Amino acid sequence: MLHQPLPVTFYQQPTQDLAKALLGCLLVKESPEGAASGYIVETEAYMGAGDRAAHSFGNRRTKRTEIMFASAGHVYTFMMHTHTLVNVVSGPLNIPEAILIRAIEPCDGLQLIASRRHRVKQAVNRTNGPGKLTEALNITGDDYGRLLTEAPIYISAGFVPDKIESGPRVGIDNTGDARFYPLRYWISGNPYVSKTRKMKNVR
DNA sequence: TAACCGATATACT
DNA sequence: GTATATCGGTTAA
Repeated sequence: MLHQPLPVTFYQQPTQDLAKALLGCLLVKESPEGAASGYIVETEAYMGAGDRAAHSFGNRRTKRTEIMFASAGHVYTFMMHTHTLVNVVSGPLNIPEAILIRAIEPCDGLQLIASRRHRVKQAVNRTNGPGKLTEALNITGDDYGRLLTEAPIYISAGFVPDKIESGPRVGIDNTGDARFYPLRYWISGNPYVSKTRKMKNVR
């Protein structure tokens, strides 16, 4: 394997700590065409049953959210319009918490990433959003429920960020006070961090 | 920066 | 059958 996956114990820490610990780590996806990877530079925590913005609010358990109730270290993918988004399942068994990976900085497989996202001219715009990085790394619904400790999709140690910032999450307007929780984390100054789409999200 | 729209799985009635 | 969503790209100003 190109990189050494982190052990499952890495995921067994409080969700907000894990969200910060994931920053700087390397997300790797192997595919028939080759491996592609990128450093995680932005994450968002979703705090399960008590979080209005989480799919698992109120312990809502459906076929889609089922994997959030699994133990930490599983992959939760779901479709949003034409895009796939990817989360890392966090929290102990039956505690449906998760961390959305919002942006990465490309590392391996630059050619693959470029060809998968060839319509986008600027390199920085190829992986600076949750739906973009999944297309760049070829993460799909097939990855739903997989473990992040083994191929073809896993996370390895990367670098330690200089500085981490936090703020309100993105894209969750009609969910009551949950939208103000500072559960979004990013590496300060990194050019691949996604821009907030609307000023009202910043408040 | 704002507005608009694409094009789809999933949940709910 | 209908509503809605952890979004992205394009257009226009």
